[in-house]
Amino acid sequence: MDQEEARSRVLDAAERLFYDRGIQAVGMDELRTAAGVSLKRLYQCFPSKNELVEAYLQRRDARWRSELAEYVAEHAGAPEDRPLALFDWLHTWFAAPGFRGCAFINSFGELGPTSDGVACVARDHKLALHAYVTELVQGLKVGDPAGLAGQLVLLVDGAITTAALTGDPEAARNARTAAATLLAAR
Amino acid sequence: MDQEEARSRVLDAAERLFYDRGIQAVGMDELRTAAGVSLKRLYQCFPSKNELVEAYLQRRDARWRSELAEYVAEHAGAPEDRPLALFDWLHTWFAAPGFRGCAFINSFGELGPTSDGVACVARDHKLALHAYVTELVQGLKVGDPAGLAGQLVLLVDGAITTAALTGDPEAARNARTAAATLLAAR
DNA sequence: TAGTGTAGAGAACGTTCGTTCTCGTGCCAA
DNA sequence: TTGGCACGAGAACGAACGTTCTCTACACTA
Repeated sequence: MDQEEARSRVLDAAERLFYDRGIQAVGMDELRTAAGVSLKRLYQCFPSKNELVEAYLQRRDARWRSELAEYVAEHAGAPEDRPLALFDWLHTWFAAPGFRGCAFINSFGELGPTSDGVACVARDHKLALHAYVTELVQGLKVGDPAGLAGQLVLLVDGAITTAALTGDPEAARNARTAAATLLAAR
Repeated sequence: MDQEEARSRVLDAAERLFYDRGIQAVGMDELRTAAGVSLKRLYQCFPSKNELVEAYLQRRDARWRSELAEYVAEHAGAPEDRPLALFDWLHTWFAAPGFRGCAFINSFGELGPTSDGVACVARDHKLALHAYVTELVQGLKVGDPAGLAGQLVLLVDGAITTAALTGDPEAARNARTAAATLLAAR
């Protein structure tokens, strides 16, 4: 087995297990079994659990945002529909099996005070999301794109945590309605 | 020392330590030292760490909501100011030293998949918040109070997580502005 | 005063976990 | 063929943690 393939198998297993059950609830041994690599190999790819955790979060960040952007690009026709398409995507995500909230908020709650790396990745993820939404809003002629984007991101984060806690995907619909109101009042 | 006082000293220490550093990062031994009670006493009050965690969350829920309600009752004159006062309170909370986000979201991220009790307390906290905001909104004549309250709660949760991740209390101001827009458009 | 129960301090126990070490096996170059 | 090398499997190690046990001191009662 290639080193590169081992690495991606470990990251796949990490993403599945860490996201499902929390980071501290998953041991390196279980991870090794799930990934189907040897412990030696695992530590060759990631010299410590901390580095694996950060790599997991970074890869998830990239994939999450690219999936979101892809959906919005595909499903939104007019520029003014694009921010709302974001909330449609949220709904499909919330309703997907295994949804358990935002990996970054969860990790931050679990390890934020202990690990600067985790706190940093989580913060960067939210900043990148804000930048993306600002981009979406910039097309519409609005006085303060970053401000409006900030408000929309609040709705996004609120919807994610509400859906995670209650298990009800309808939080996305609620957020979409609120977002439409904010956009109409701009 | 009274049993009742031991209990409250343990809960005080638990609230401080669990909230600051996460639940799994704090051991029973450190808790005992911080509370100034013996290990035997600690286990007399709370037969297991799980029960202590749930008691901590329940007490924090009660206090958090009563402090919020007290602030709103004091600082809001007209009924239509009351939902906005909520966001003013958030700002003072975010700016307070030691703010580290929502204890329930954090605990849910850390222990939600493992402990049904924690997941339940977190869910109940959010439901109670929603009920309270619905009450606030009910005074204004609006078609769907629960729906509008749901949207406002999204802003609340979004603001809390954003403030926690970025460390910037301004998220409360942003949320307040958005809330005002939603209220004006009702 | 002798006896009894209770509490505090902390040692001890069993488990889990991150990380490292050992051993046996197969592969490749000289 | 042979010597070394890399790898997989899993044992081993040291630390941390939740929980229980032991020992000592002291208060209270008959």
